[in-house]
Amino acid sequence: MEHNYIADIAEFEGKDVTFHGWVYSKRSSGKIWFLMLRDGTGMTQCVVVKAEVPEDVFEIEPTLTQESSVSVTGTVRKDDRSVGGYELTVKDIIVHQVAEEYPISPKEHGTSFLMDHRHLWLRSKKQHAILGIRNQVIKACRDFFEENGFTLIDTPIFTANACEGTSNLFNVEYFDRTAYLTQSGQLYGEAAAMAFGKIYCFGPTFRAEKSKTRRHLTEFWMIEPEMAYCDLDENMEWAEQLVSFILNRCLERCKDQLETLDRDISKLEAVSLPFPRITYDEAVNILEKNGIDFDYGTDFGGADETIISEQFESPVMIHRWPKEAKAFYLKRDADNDDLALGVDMIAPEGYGEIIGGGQREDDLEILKSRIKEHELPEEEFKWYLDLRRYGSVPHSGFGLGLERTVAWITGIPHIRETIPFPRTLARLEP
RNA sequence: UCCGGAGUAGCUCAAUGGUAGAGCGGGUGGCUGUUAACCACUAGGCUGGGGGUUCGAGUCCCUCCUCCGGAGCCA
Repeated sequence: MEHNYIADIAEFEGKDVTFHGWVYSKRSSGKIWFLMLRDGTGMTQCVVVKAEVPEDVFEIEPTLTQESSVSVTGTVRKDDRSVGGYELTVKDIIVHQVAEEYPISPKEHGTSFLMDHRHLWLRSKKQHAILGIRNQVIKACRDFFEENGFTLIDTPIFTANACEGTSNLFNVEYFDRTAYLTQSGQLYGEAAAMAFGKIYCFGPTFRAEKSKTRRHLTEFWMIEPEMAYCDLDENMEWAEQLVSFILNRCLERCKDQLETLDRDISKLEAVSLPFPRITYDEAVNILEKNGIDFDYGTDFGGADETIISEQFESPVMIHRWPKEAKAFYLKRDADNDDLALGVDMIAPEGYGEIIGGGQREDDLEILKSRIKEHELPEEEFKWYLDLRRYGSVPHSGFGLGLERTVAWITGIPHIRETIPFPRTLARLEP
């Protein structure tokens, strides 16, 4: 089968071409009808004129339904009346299948209905644009790490231990014992960093949190770099470089998609390096200045993050957190043992936390006592503690939430549209 | 788990306690430049389930279910 794509339509001006696709919509007007053809790479209008095609081709119109699969042959012509500037004067149409009545009409639908039809909703313009941007964000991450000497290390999905407590874990039967679905590749990433220096992992992670908000999924993807001989400040540099790289890539390569989504690009273009860095204490001050009665020592809520992010045009990094608010494996600040060397990056415009990370505790005895304090089973962290026995070094890393990053760049309010098939508290299908 | 909101035609929504309606989508017909086309006609309903109040319930009360938004937790 010959393959030509609508995305390349300009190359075919004046020539005959066949596009294989689906009927997005059609309009009929007696002696002429129009077919909007979608082929996955783009859309173009096909014009069928009664006087210019065989009778049987013209007569196809009433039999076609939305999303019927067709191959359309015709001559590509420049025409300002057509969306995209080009259109196809039809010579022949081959119908592969006449679609049954398509549930998604061009008019409005509720999200619940659309999510029930997610397998079809993917064909819609906006969803197509969002997932196209997701693809570019992933590619940007891989390119960034590749260009900077990082090695991709795949970490396991089945794990025996929890890195941040067991309450949020999905457990699965694993022969005669229980395994958990990973909630982070970090601990394995630390092991790999000691082997390769700079690594990253990229994969799905699972959290059994009963969260019902626009920022949560039970299955989401994380990009987690881990660097040996790296302190908190360098860690923050890597984080801002990565996010800046991703953003610029999207601004360069996803103009069409951002336009389809009506994204206000000026807000994205306003982002500049270096990103602001504030301590946890400074963030609390911002909240208090804005009249929030904040409970010192706790993590920020969604509304708090929005207020903090509104103070800046670029993503803001909050570092040096009260130790109670952060995980056991974070190193403490040498100047204040009550502070953990963690960092969160908050996206602008209220999109919330997109990065969490920090410098890891590299001392064996301190780490052992932390595991004890947190009442975690030391036996399961035996291999992790080995990393502090055999050539321990200062090291840091972070996790970038892919879906939240895509939500911010696309300007989509709900994270569930940034992944092809979202898994939430109430949704396991389709 | 808690707090709010919503379940009516395929979809999005109307309907003082008094005959269940519109737009879109579907069907039929018309139209040679339409862009969510337009015009005419047409089919389509166990008002989420169960119980109650009432002469009479989509509407009021109780209960269950489902979904949406938020909180907590987090990326």
